[in-house]
Amino acid sequence: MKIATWNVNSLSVRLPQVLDWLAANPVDALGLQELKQTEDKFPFVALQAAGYHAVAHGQKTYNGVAWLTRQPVQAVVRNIPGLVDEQARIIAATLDTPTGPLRLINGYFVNGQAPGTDKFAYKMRWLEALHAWVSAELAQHPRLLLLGDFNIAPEDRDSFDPEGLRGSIHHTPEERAQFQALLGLGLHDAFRLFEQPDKSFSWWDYRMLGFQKNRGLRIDHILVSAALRPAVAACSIDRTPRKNPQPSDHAPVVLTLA
DNA sequence: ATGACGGTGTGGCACCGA
Repeated sequence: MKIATWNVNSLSVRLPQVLDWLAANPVDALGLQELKQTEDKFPFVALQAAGYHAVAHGQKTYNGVAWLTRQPVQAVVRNIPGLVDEQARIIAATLDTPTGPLRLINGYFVNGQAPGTDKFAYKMRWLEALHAWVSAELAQHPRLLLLGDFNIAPEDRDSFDPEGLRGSIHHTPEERAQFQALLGLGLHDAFRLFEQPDKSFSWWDYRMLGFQKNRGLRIDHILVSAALRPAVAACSIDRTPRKNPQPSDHAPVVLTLA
């Protein structure tokens, strides 16, 4: 079983690349972020023709998340229950598998702009609400994945310039503490369960030849619960779509479960 | 310190992303 996450930076623009990628990488579930479209624009028909069911939580211009799955999902939740949030950043669903149900939580975490701003305060509130909710979800669904664009580089090795960017957005101690708090719930960063190349990143700035120079960040993550950890067989970042013409600035991250 | 690149909206650019 394969499960992936990809921030596509506008599904309207990236749909052909998503379809191409799925044809080459027929994963069982793909969590998308930054749809930048409302649900009425969502390409349900094209995805169905490609063999995928879809559930989406859309928003005009900004944000928006979706699950694409080979089999239909149940118990869909949009956004964090109890959190008043204008922005479409969470979609959760349950996928039945031969080895039992999987609770799949897909998030487009808040960017946060810079420490000290209102957006950073929103990011912290959002992360605290997420932590409380995921804790409750884990109690109900021990086989759980939390994946998506976290907008957090958890450690220095997840940044192309950890010294120069120390304390700046995606690198602050506050964000990293929230990431550790999620691990404290018993979740594991699937990518780090394996030996990985140095300077492994999932996002590169469009500007200044960021990808060509591998000036990137690892901010897209797949966390797995303790119950799933023994089943994790592989986790990798697929840089190939970033080489396409008109790419997303993010690359997919792919998890293999035995 | 700033802008660089790309997407969106209803624009003549601004805003946002990371």
